[in-house]
Amino acid sequence: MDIKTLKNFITIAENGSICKAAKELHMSQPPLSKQIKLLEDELNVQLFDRSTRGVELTNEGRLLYTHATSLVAYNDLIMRELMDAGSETIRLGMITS
Amino acid sequence: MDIKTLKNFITIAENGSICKAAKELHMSQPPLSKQIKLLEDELNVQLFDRSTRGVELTNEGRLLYTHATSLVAYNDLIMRELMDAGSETIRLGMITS
DNA sequence: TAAAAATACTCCATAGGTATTTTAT
DNA sequence: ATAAAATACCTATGGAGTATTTTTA
Repeated sequence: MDIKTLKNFITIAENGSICKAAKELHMSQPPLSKQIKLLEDELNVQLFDRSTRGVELTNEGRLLYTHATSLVAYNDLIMRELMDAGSETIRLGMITS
Repeated sequence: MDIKTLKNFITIAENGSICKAAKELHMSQPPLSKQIKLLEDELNVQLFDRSTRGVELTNEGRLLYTHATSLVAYNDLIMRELMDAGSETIRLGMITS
């Protein structure tokens, strides 16, 4: 379970469709389907109910969705904070040189 | 920046050594060195000061370490919660069948 | 029958390995 | 001389693509 997979999971949940999510993520549908299936296998949980109309979160899926959005938000916050720290260092380097 | 990389980063920080961390992680030293370098490039931040005695967190490294431990802890919590939910489902399935 | 997901492959990027070199103690 | 990190190179796993099939509304 890595952050990228969770972001993809969130996109699918919010689109109610693997197809639409794939478009939004600029990737093709089959690998995205497979990725979610692997996530379900890893967690031993069914995250979505599938139909030809799309996809719908299960109870476990809703549970993951809630946590996943928090985790991703926290991850992005850390990324931004660290990258800011990085550019500070660079900025400082430019001033002193 | 994915969870596995952060876990490796934490292990290095806590061992003060890429060598020792590699042993603890059951992997070889060079890929681990490279992985951390890539993380530093991605964040545009130097995370460790290197020497032949080992490795030491920089200020930015300490910042990441703090957040990384939280993020990883949260991640593991979610994993456990979801995997528990999964086995509950299975257990339920066994009872009702 | 149309739209979405699943399946079956193919390919390439990269994570991880081994061997070696560099560097500072 | 030794111990740790860096470099160079190789390999193999898996992430992503295309083509196709299945399914149900």
